[in-house]
Amino acid sequence: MDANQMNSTNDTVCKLREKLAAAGLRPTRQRLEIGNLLFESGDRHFTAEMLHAEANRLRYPPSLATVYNTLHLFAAHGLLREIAVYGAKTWYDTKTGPHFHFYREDREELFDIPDALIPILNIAAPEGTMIEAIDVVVRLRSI
Amino acid sequence: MDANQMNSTNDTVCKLREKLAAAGLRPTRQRLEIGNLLFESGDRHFTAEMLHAEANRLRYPPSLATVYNTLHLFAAHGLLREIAVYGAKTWYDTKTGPHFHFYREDREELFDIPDALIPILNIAAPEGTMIEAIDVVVRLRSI
DNA sequence: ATAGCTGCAAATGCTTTGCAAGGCC
DNA sequence: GGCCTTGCAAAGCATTTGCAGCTAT
Repeated sequence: MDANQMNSTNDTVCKLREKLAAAGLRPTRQRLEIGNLLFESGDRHFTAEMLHAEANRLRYPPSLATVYNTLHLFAAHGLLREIAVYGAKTWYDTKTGPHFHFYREDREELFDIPDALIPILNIAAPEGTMIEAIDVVVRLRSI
Repeated sequence: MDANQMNSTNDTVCKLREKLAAAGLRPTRQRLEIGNLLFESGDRHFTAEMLHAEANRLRYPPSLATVYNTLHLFAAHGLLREIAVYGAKTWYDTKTGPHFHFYREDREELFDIPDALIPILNIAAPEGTMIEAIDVVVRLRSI
């Protein structure tokens, strides 16, 4: 294990390497570092800017272009999910399965709606189309 | 009726003037023209760019800045609804009540989901917050 | 060896803003 | 008259891209 992986367990790194391999992605230093940040703890919700800020604390931080690149790649290969919210920024979620989100506008926080609260959305796609995804964002404000 | 209102009925213009007045907005030439474009036919879904292109066919087209300005104003006063979709552009809808949307990615088209297809979303807001709005976008792709 | 990655900086695309001139009450 | 609006052009911000040099297989 080299210096770049000092703060992750061997186990975590191995799983991540498998994850990348399964997706057909080369295990570059930058992807491993970003992957470690993203997947070492539970579900995370973040923007490119937030991830880049976090990555800048690493010894050899990946560039902003690489952060965007990696996020797109991870999303395209099912390791992450993109979420459209009001405002300019794109959000990402490490939980990829179907679920909905709360967005707290005053704090700019995005978080999952617990499964228990989710009714089944049973919507039929129009002729000639199929449903790619269902995006539900419940916007909240403080009382 | 002056030259700026040639292609709208007197009736339509009067209603629009009332609408603006009710919202506390001055009935400027640009707002009346934009309002006519938006409300003369049924429900419409559009982006700022689309509206600006359409407005450019008028004799004295409002500037792009005014188009954005007016859209924000109308949205803030409940005459329009903003919709967040993937991609950089903000969409607007002349139907302001609660309803959901289909977004056809390959054609970049946004349209309403018929009310009949909509199940009730009965989601409780977390402590200390209230629900501002529920945004549902079902993304479609061609088969 | 070679196809794929990365970093930098410049470019892009949508949206916002500063400010001077014009319009509505 | 005085405040609100508009138009223009410049700025802003998140994101993308071109390209030369590096890296994984």
